[in-house]
Amino acid sequence: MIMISTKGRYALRVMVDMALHQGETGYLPLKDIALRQEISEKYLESILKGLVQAGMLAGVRGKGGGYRLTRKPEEYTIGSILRLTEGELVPVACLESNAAPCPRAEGCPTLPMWSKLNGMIQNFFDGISLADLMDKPEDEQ
Amino acid sequence: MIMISTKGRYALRVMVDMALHQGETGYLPLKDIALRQEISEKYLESILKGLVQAGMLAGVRGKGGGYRLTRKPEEYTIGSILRLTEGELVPVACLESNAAPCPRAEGCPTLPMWSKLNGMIQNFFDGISLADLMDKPEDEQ
DNA sequence: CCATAAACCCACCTTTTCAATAGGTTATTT
DNA sequence: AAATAACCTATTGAAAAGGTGGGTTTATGG
Repeated sequence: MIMISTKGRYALRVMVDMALHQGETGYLPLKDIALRQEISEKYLESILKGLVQAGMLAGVRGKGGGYRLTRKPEEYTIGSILRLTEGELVPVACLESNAAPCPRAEGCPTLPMWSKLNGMIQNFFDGISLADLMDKPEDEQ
Repeated sequence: MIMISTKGRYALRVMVDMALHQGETGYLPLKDIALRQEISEKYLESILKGLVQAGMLAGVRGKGGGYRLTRKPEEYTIGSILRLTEGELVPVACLESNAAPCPRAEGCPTLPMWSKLNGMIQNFFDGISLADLMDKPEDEQ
């Protein structure tokens, strides 16, 4: 069982990277980020695309262009980033919002467990901000 | 993101089913379970195979045969069942026991978060027993 | 002792998702 | 005009999910 794919993991790493390096220059070219994070430029491009479309990043073309965060790091939750790249962060198909209503739902012995786990996961990811990941990892989190 | 596949969900439902129906007869034929749980016999067979090989179920062939739990429901954790059908219950590839050591691990801004989530997931699944899922779901859990 | 019931075993298949690559177009700056 | 860099669309290869088919072995009951 692996729940978070490379796409989501890369997205988080890249967002942290951008948060740490912004301010140095106005916009951060994809090329630089890809180099630092050792992700292929093409793959990274496909990841950033979704983040731009959702308004989490701003992209500017041409010389001197690149990408930039549109908010302060404290204002991004990990959940909001992961939901863009991974889709809904639910542990089982039955809990997806577009799921066909399950005829077994009432009386299903496992559903309450899945719901509880789902709550834990949502709280976990929505309780962490990008800023929380920027601190050097000597201490907890 | 869906972390638990049908295989794992079916395995749990079937284990609960068997726990609830054992005692009535000595062994429960796969056919009956498949019928009650509306799972194809063939697919169910492939799920039970692993559980038998791991010693969680005993199978007896021939007329009057079928499957039976080898322990009391309180003695199965949900984690132990899911690990058989789903593999390791880790949220990211980096945490798998056979993962190549990541050169970025030290200093990775996201790793502590993944580790914490992993701990939560293990505790969650290992803290619930099959018996816990047998109670009718009016009340909590 | 034979028909039946049942688990067991092995191979295959289809669809979807993951992870990425390729190649081109548009906008901006110097 | 040249260089830079985002943007866009399509394709691909590998793996996993979800399942099916057909046959073999073992036990029981008539």
